[in-house]
Amino acid sequence: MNKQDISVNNRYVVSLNGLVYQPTNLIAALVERGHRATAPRKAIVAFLEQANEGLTAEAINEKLPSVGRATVYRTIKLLLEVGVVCKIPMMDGSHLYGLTRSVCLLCGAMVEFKAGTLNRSPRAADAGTPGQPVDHHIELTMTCDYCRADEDK
Amino acid sequence: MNKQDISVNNRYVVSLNGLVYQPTNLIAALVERGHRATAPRKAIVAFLEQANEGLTAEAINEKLPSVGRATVYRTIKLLLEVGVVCKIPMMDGSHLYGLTRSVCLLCGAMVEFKAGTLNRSPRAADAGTPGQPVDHHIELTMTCDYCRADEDK
DNA sequence: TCAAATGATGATACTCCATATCACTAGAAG
DNA sequence: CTTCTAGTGATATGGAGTATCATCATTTGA
Ligand SMILES: [Mn+2]
Ligand SMILES: [Mn+2]
Ligand SMILES: [Zn+2]
Ligand SMILES: [Zn+2]
Repeated sequence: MNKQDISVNNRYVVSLNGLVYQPTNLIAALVERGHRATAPRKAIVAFLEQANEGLTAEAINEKLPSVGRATVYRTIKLLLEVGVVCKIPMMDGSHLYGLTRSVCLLCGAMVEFKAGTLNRSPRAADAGTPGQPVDHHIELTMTCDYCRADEDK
Repeated sequence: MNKQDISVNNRYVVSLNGLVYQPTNLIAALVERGHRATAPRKAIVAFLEQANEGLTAEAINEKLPSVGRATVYRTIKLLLEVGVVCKIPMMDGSHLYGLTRSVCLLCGAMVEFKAGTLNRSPRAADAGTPGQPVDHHIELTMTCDYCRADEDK
């Protein structure tokens, strides 16, 4: 099977092959990699899942008084490493985090990003240029980590 | 005249209409807006012009011992406001700065970015997604500030 | 030409985000 | 249970960027 393109407009990710969206269990993804399903992690994941836009680490921390600051940052880093969360660097220097529900592109692709997460990236690209941005369009060609590994064999 | 697209691959910006690259005098751009052409500003601009990639503020500061830290940040901010420098937020949280030599898209477009500046933006977009990025393509549609203002009339 | 006015500079202090430390807690395994 | 260790949270620390302010430089125009 060939690699497939993912088109990203300024609102939502659009699949090119119409395959069904297949959400990922974030906590399960952690456990599968040998991490523990702790209460703070569940709280952070739950908060990210109910959000409909990217969140700053500080916003997460403030909304979860029972979870320590350090744990918020640690958990975000962990979720980034596992790949179930996206980091969006904003032009003002702040960073937003949001869910990444991904299924491989080689084995039946659909990659879906919550509104307000990856779609901020093109906005950042616009802001990095002179003049007034009118429109933008980004295409990413990707594989999942597993299939990329297969490809290397 | 219609708006025109600017295609950005992962190396260089490609103009779609073949118009000639028209560099901008950065210091002149400052003076035209009522700022002064001081020695520290000339030094920073000269350093940015001879660089062939994006630079961090700290790198600029360290390479210019005669220029104070605060002035480096102030000058960068000023160059950003004037629009002759691009800010590229990197995935690791650092920021790179590089020249933006721009000519309007409506009145005869060519926008050229130094290698290593805007072309980092698609890389950041890649890094913000799960899995392995294979390729990317970004198109920006823009106008200059002046023509955008005309459009609003 | 010279003096007043204002813009710009640089040392320093400070703020804010993120990380490192470390004693302690709680989940996993037997 | 008991043991073992990953994980937690309070705190200290680090680093990037900003605010302050006394001093300096450039402009203006008398
Ligand atoms: Mn908290
Ligand atoms: Mn310096
Ligand atoms: Zn796959
Ligand atoms: Zn124009």
